[in-house]
Amino acid sequence: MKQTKPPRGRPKTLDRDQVINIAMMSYWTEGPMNVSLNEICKRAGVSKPGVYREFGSEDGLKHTVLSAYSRLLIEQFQPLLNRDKSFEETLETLIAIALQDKSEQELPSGCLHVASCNCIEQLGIHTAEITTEIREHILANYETIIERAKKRGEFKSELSTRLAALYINEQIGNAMLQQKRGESAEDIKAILTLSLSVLV
Amino acid sequence: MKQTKPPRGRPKTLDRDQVINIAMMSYWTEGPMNVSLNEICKRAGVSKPGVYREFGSEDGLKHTVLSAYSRLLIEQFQPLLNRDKSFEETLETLIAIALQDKSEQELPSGCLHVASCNCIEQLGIHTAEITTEIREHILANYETIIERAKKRGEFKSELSTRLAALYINEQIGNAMLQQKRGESAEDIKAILTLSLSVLV
DNA sequence: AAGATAAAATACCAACTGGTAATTAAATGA
DNA sequence: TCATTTAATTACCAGTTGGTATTTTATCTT
Repeated sequence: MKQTKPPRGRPKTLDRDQVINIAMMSYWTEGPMNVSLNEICKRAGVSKPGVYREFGSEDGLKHTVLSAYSRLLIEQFQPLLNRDKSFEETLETLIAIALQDKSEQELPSGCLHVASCNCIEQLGIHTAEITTEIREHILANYETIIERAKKRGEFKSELSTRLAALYINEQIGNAMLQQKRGESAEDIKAILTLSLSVLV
Repeated sequence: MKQTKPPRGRPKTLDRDQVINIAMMSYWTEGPMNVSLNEICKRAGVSKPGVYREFGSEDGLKHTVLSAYSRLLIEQFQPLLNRDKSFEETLETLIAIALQDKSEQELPSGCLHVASCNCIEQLGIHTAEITTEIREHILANYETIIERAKKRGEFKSELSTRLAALYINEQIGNAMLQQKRGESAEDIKAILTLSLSVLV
């Protein structure tokens, strides 16, 4: 049952996940438009036709990478959707997640998704599509949190749910850009906290 | 007195200001890292050696363009430094300037300086240097406005002047990025107004 | 052993990049 | 007139880009 009969031709040696990981780290660190496919092949020790066989095109690779990255992002949202916490606590958790020091986890600073949003016009069609999908997914998470807070009476503002979600998304996204620019962690925290304080 | 004797060699036909303008519009519209020097030469109807003679290098051209753009930016600050207006009025003027529809003036959306800040690591040394200079210049303008408000007792917050200036800069910068992304003008205005409301 | 199948590896493609060498053209001063 | 000075023009450079055609290699099926 677990034994799958070996496929017909020459067995593949290309490690798909490793290519995805190296590409993800490269795009994350240097930006999705600042690393060539040639460079990724070199870094992964893989031939270009191999990548094309596996992912179809550069656009296909970026799509796959962003899709994998999205799973990482979504994991981060789990603690936010905990129904026991107050809106204020949820915002604090969100700030903590946004500000966590990535270098301690051997991860690049900033956010690959935010970077993609900011160059979406230059991305291939598949990459651009998944980028907007991820954005809407994140916004939907924020909307859930805000709706819950409204039902509990913790959200005083007359702000529409959608606009409040957009607001949070912009502030978090801007903090990500600041991190990628290498700005001071204290400043980033102060600015993000101040901007979100308007919601409580 | 006005007649300056013609210089020695073959008279130049390259229109420096026209090249600067075409380059500025190109970088502004497509981003300072997304237009090649070859493309600018083509658009300006100018030969590449001509550009090199005039600006030294691509970095030199970008430096000159950003310097010219800075003058445009600084003009915008004039109404803000009007000493008669209250802090709240000044912020309103700032918002109005940030949100003005550039297409009505035949200008690209967004802000070339903000775009440069977001890819400063990829810029040449001269371009990067003037970008940080312009940033500090803008921050100094914000600091002046905030200091004036503090002296008048219009600025209640315990925020340090520097941090408040950074906050305004981030919010305005983010509005510029939103404009370049083509987001809805109403949303941009609502988000910017909400974020700056925390200061008054 | 002899296809058949599929992946690997190499070499290649045209288009483009920032930057220049070499030549030609247009003005000056002597 | 003729050398000097400076700019315009053309053609070129090596390096890189995304993408492929071609060939070789490794496996399975018959």
